[in-house]
Amino acid sequence: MSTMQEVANKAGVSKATVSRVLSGKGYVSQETKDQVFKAIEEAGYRPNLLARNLATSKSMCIGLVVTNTLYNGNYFSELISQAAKKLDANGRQLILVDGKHSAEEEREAIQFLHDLRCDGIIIYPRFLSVDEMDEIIDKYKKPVMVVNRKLRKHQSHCIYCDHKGSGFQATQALIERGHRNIAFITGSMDSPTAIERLSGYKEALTAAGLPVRDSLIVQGKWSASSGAAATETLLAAGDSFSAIIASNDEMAIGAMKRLNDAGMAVPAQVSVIGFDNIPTAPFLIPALSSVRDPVSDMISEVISQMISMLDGGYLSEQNKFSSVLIFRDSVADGPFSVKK
Amino acid sequence: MSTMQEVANKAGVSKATVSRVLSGKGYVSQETKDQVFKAIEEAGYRPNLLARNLATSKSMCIGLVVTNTLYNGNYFSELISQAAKKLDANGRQLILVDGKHSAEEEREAIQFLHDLRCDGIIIYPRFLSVDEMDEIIDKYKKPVMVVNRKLRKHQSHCIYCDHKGSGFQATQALIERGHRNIAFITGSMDSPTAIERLSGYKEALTAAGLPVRDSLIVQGKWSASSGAAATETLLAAGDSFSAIIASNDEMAIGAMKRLNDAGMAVPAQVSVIGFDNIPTAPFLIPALSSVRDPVSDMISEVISQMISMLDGGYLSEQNKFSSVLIFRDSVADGPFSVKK
DNA sequence: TTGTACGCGTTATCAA
DNA sequence: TTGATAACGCGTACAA
Repeated sequence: MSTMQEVANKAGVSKATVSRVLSGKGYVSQETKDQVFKAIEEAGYRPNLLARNLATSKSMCIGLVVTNTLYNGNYFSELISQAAKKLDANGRQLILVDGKHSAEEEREAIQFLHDLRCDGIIIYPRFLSVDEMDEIIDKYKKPVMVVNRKLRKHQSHCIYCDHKGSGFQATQALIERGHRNIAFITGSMDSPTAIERLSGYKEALTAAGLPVRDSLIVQGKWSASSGAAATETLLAAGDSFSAIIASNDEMAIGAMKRLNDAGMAVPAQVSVIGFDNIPTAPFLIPALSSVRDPVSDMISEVISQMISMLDGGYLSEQNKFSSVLIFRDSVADGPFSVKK
Repeated sequence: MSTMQEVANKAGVSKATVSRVLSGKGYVSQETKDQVFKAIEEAGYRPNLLARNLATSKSMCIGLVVTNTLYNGNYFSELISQAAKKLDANGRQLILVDGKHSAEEEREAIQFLHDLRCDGIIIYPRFLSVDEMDEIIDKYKKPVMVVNRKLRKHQSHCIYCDHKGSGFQATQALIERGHRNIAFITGSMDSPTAIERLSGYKEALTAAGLPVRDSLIVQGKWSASSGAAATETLLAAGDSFSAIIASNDEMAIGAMKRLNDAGMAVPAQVSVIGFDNIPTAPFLIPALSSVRDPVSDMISEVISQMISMLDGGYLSEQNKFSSVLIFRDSVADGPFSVKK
């Protein structure tokens, strides 16, 4: 763990000169440059980033807060993968901090990133309210941006997806195809995303002059098995339906499984639409339609804007992303089935 | 961004006293304690972790290097989720750094973590050789541990899984059930895990006096679609087989899909075994057997040992984890199929 | 029980 | 072109 001072001694110069050589700023003769590089090599010197960051109040790190309830499967890995790739291309590092499972812990995670003097903080919130996030943005001097929420005050500090519109779109597509009795399996209702998708569903029904029937709305917990259980509840209730919209693909998969077990033909008798469009699902079940959530686009955009801010640029106002409904009911190669 | 000095002024004490109050070390009268807390509150003071870490040469952070080729799906999210949870329980933070796609970049990632003065570094290597990792462990003063590789020299600094044994086990199980022609779909052969699983397969065949036939070994790329393509190749080659072992579940899923499309009955005509035991797969396809890879156990153990080292403990020598074959061929509720 | 003074390893501002 | 030297914000022996 040699220090800059040791390198300076070895090279017979002052540490100021070593610093100049390393940073490339200021004039240094080629001769001493060579000596310094040689000394660095010999000493196996490595700059201490803590000291550097302290002195410069920069860190080349961006912090990302994600609640660990999201730490499951493709959605999360796509998020992280995209974030790391994008930041790396800009020579910065990603620091991932767990927002755990409460607003208080999300606050702490943000605070930690701030205390570490990250250059910027990105929040994928789960429990914090939009109003509090607006306050947080005011509170911190360093740039803070929010993914997957529309803020009230700092509209240019957030990137969001129109989940309500997605719910509307999916429902409308089914109505246009002649469905009149459409069930909805929602995810946990403490998730704003779940609330918005459900409200889009209700609005589309109302807009089409169809009734919103509570007996056709069941709650799941985002997992495949909970989707199956929710479908069980729907079947047990006895109300007929010709389509199910599930608030994510996992639950949609569970729903299709349960329908299949109950002898219901998909999509001939029942259409199913999920959300997120995870890759393996349509491979297995070509009949599963899905609304693609633009996670990777959003995270990519939020990082671009963060970098632009840090480099002295300004923020875009174009922050609303839309989902794309991928309708697969009519695909040619048919659903997956395994012969016994 | 008030500093400790400002708090000290406001409270009418020295910054040493403020430091004592914050750390809880040393004697401070209740009276001044109250004053200090009040001043901290008023100033909205937050300690600068860079300065603290620099002064103490501790960071309460553990770095994790993972190559982004792993950033896909369940395996990765389980890894991160487990790591974050475990570290958090110990009051430490996880710093995730991308090892990208070469040995050089893996080296840089480790170097970066070191330069940041992380308390410890965990590597889930993809390109670095075990010999180089042994050197790396010698090179750094701070604890470095390796997941998913058996090191030669520093055996107590690694946690690994017996992938060769897993491959052997899966193959043997099929042989015991009467299979004689077993195909193998391997993942990318630049992955040691892939190499080991394949070699276990070969060894089991040999041990049972069965020939290793190259025409029954096909290479995929870990994805479901590549598994389907590999199966296509097997079918086209025309050699008969009654079982397929795929080096991960995704490829196994692809294989089953392709078999199904080709009108082959699973498991009646062909048995399929995958690796990793991802949750959604058996839910969809009860007939898919899988060898559970103990990722979460391994990462959990490596963090336990890291923490134990940091807290002055010593390392365990019991570092080999075994996989568990979950054989589902005979399950009662049958494979997934969707009626048209 | 409290304060002084120095060190941690850099960067940055002056002079020289 | 180079070298002192003062920050950066905190921890901590050592004194008081």
